[in-house]
Amino acid sequence: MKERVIQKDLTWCQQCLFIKQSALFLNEKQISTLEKNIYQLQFRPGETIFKQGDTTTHIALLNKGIVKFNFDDGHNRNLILSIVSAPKILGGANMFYRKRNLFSISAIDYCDICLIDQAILRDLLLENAKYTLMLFEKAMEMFDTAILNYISLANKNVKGRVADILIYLSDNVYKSQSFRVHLTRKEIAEFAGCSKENVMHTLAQWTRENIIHCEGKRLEILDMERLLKISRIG
Amino acid sequence: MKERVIQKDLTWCQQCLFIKQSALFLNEKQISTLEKNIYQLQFRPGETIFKQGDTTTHIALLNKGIVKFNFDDGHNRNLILSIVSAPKILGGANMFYRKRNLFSISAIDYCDICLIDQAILRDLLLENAKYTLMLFEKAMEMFDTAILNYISLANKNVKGRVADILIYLSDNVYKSQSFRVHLTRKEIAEFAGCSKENVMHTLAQWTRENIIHCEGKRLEILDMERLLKISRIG
DNA sequence: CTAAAAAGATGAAATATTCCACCCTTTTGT
DNA sequence: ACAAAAGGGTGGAATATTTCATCTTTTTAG
Repeated sequence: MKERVIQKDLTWCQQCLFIKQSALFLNEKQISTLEKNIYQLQFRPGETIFKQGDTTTHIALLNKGIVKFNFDDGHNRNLILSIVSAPKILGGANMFYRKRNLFSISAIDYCDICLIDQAILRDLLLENAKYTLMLFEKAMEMFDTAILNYISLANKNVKGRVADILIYLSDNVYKSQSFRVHLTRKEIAEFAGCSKENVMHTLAQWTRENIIHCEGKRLEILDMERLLKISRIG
Repeated sequence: MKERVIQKDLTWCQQCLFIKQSALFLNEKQISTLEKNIYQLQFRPGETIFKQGDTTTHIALLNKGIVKFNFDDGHNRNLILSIVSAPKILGGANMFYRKRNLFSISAIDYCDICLIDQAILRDLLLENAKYTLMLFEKAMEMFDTAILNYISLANKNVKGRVADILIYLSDNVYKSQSFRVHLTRKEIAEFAGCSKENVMHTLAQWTRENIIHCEGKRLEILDMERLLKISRIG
């Protein structure tokens, strides 16, 4: 594990979406408590933010970068549950009651993250029900994405699932039809729940058919209509 | 849709787990508000409790019975996300902010259900942060099950998935190794994310191998060890 | 009660997917 | 700079899964 760079000043935090949103609900003293108990860290691609099986004492706020949620079944097989980009609250499920992490969260791009002590946040939540509801909503947003992922996985064939992933990355992560994928082919396969060869055959076929242009990490969606159709019939 | 039987008395509610748990957090006036705004309904197998796409104004408390969460993709394909038995809070994701239901919830056995108006509950939540946290935890319990389902679906073959479903039904729904399945073979397939024929071949094979005894709706797990092994290597 | 519809069941052909063997290129560690 | 490891890429054999055709039994609706 490479060394983490710890920032001492609060520059990020004053721009941090979480603090800004919190400011709408909390008083000055509460905001000050929050700011005093916030740690700032940077992660490099590949570094683990939360580790599967650990008990976490902090909530993480992803202010910049891209992370993957992945589950390791203990024997060779690895599974990517989700890919999300900033700004997001990570560890929402652990927000209120402490328990072992069901999966790991690791950086796949350079990430700026603020960590808040769970116990401190819990105290603030107990003082302010409106604030709790707001955070609950944020945490629940992830739930919908998870369900839609599940649906894609459960009732589509591999081509439909890979199409869904490309569309998801384009719409939600990179917000462009042309991007440099931070995932390896193996990771795309772990996200799609299929073999790496199947992903490559699929990408190669779509490149031949001019649906995408794909060369190494560089990926461009040329024909979104057809990709959407593949997703629909998949 | 068959007619719902509406109960006028509060007999169930006074035994209702939800009210009992709420009583630990709320004062007499608040409990009284809750009791005044609670509806009691019975559902028969096949009846829809929440419909996909509807905007729901109520939270449902499943006090007795078994329900399925299912998603209809609009064209022939149907998918079961989960099967749960009482006692459970249904519609937890809708608890705090109103939006369209992502999936339907329907009874697969006779169900006793209490409905609480979302707006009333929201007011109570705003008065009591501790109560909100308790309900949040309850709602989040479902999240873990959903993730474990997802993992099973994503990195196991059909036999592993069907084994997981039998183990899940045995451990969490029927709490016995011998039970009358409320799901049709088609529904088991929709839960496992595979074809109905595949489920039947699998069950037939396991019956030949004395892993299970399966005759129509009656199902008995004879060799849990082997089923667990199939789940592991799946 | 009876006909129709749905569910349970099975085998074989068609298709989708993985696994394996191989090669080349890029990245990583020393 | 160099060797080793990881990633990208491809084709074919082996395997898993679905689709289809067919039949029997059970449930449902009139």
